[in-house]
Amino acid sequence: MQSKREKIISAAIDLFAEKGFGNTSTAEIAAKSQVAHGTIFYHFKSKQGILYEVLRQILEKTSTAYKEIVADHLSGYACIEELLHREMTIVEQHSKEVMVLIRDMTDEIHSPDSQSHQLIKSFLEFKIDLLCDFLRKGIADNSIRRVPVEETAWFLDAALYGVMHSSLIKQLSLPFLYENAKQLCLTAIKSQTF
Amino acid sequence: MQSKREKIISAAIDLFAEKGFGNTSTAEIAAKSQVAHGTIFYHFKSKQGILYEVLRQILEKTSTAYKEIVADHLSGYACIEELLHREMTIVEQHSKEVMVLIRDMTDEIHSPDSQSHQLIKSFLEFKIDLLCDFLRKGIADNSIRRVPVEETAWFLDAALYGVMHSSLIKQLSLPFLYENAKQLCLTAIKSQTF
Amino acid sequence: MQSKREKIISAAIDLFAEKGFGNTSTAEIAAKSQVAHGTIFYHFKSKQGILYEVLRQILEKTSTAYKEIVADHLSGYACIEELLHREMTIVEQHSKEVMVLIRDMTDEIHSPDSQSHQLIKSFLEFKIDLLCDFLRKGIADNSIRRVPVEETAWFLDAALYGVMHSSLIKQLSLPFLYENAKQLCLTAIKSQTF
Amino acid sequence: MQSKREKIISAAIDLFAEKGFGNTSTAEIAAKSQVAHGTIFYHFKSKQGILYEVLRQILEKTSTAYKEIVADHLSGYACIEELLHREMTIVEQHSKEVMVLIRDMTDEIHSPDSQSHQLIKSFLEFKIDLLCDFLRKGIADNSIRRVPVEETAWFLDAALYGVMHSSLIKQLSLPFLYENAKQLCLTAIKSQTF
DNA sequence: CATGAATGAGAATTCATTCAT
DNA sequence: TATGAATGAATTCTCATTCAT
Repeated sequence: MQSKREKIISAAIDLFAEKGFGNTSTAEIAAKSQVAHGTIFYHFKSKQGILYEVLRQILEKTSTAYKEIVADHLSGYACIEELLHREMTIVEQHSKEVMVLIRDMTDEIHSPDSQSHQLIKSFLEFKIDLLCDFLRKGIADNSIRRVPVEETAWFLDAALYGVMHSSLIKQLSLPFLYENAKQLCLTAIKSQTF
Repeated sequence: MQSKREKIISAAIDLFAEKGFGNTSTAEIAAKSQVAHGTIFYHFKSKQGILYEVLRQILEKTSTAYKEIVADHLSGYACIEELLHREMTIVEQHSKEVMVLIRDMTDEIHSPDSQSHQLIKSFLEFKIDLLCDFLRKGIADNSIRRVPVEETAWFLDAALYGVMHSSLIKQLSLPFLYENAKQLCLTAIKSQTF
Repeated sequence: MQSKREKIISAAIDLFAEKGFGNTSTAEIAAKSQVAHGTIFYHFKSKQGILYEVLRQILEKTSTAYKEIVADHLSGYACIEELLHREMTIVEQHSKEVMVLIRDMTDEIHSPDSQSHQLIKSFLEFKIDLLCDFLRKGIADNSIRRVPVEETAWFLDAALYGVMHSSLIKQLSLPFLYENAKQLCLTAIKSQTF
Repeated sequence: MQSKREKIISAAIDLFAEKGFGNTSTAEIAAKSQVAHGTIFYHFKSKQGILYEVLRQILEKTSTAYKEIVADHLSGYACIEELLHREMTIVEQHSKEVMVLIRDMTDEIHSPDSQSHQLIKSFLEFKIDLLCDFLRKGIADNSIRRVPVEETAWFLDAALYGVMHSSLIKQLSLPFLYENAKQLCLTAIKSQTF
């Protein structure tokens, strides 16, 4: 049985994903999770606090998935491939949470005093660092072209963010878009002589 | 001299770009544009109406820029290159309007009864069609690899949306990111034998 | 005809005097002044803002009354007598506003970031300064005993605050208490040889 | 070791004195006294019940101190002097409790159905009666001027309430103000021929 | 004795929109 | 064409109190 706290989070994920954080009221969350309105504020100190928890959970899952990539026996290229694959898996398994992230990241990033700001910033730094590592590894082992490392890391993140956005927001089938996007990204960085 | 209507639009662009549509009040727009609060509703039938006008203007400018591409003497690849170049130019010249588009498109797309919904949908269809045309042209003239056309069109749109998002939202220098992104996208689709 | 703003202030004075600031809701003020709830926040930026305006008005009236004392032809003792007389007049004519001041000064003084804090502090300094001046004048012209000036100024303020408190809070007739209090205060400072 | 009940009272005294009854929540009291929130309502039937207990304790201590004045060998004037002295001692030793009394008496007195209403009213009657007795005694033994007894009793209570208020609220040193206030009060009532 | 999750009735405040002038 | 006072529904959040354990 789900605790009331968990029911609140579930309801919030559904509503935030569907309507966006700003267009969802705490009263709606309470109604959907079948708890009294006040109960929300017993478990979370504010509406933002719920969003924080949702983002924290999905970013943690994603971080963990990325960290499990064992780079040792893989080429840099294969590492990137694996990372993109894991990203897609997360998006498929947690599409609603990812939707929330994509819809509301923008506002959160923009207010540096928001609770979630640091959370997202840290995750992003971690991901960019990881991509840079993999790119450098690939350049060293000749599986990746001599691309400008940092700019390309940003591109990979951004391009796939864009694809997720398209897929989730415009309700296009994700695997449809993502698989091709992955191939194009990989093509863009693959070493010719490899 | 700017008319009051134009002053309202200017102020709205600034505020929507900075804080997002949902976090901007009509009272703030009135204050910033130095008109009375009521005046806004004389010129626009609702707050959404202002957003509609902002989006309409920027999307029209963009459409026009795309339509001016004279494909006749160019390879498909060069057409794509030109389109990406024009996109970057628009973003640089109208960064605030683009910011508004990026921040608030998501919500607008999601409510099919919103005024702006059809506007954005039409633009997107036009852009995707154009990209498809260019891609097919490129495949025909052997300047572009045999990529799946529609998926790749979506990818190009999405990837560059992502890059713009990164640049504008995370306040990274756009040319820094965009130029590299353009090259990577072009590399991804370029014919090998060309 | 009273403007809505004035009706709000009138209602607020009645309610704050009767139940205290903290025990009065803005909804009650709206109901009593027969305006929509939102109207309050059109005219005042917050509930505290109403209190500020009420206090500002009564403190201004009191300051003005004090400033009109023409000390030139009066002994120091007579100046004090006149000040106490004017204080009583204000309290009689504006008993509700004074009640508000007395009930809620405590909280306002205690939060230095409250709007009213500075207002009250300034008034108090002005009053204490004036009392000190009159006391010194009286000591110089031998109409007042050689009392410690500052302490006595504080005492006069505090004692009459206490009397007003008793009268207003405990609903005892003010003239009944005040006239005697004035005489006792004057006796306490009067020069014996005068 | 303090019982939980006592810890709650201690915490409440601190918080009520610092922020006032109305601005203190039961949750804060629970946190400060390190008991569970619910425990408060095991020991007290309501939030008002805590205030009642705080007031009861300080008023009982004060009553006791007053009752210990052995009037037999003292002049009426000396009795008043002794009472004022004992009052000051209480205020010095229990400044927080007195602060609570001063901050919150007003509200309690005003709601006749509040638990504390009768408590305070009784104490006040007792104190006024005692002052009247002493004043009459002093008039009889010629140590006190022929002042109107009841009005003067009210004045003595009110004046010293005012001084305590000044001292505690405005954070002026109490002995500084009180000693002078006592002398002025005594001067005001002292018989000239004594 | 003691707990702490849960409640729901309000609280202050915001805000797009209307309308008489 | 423009104004700004007025509105009232909606929103987030607080908090004393209850109750099952």
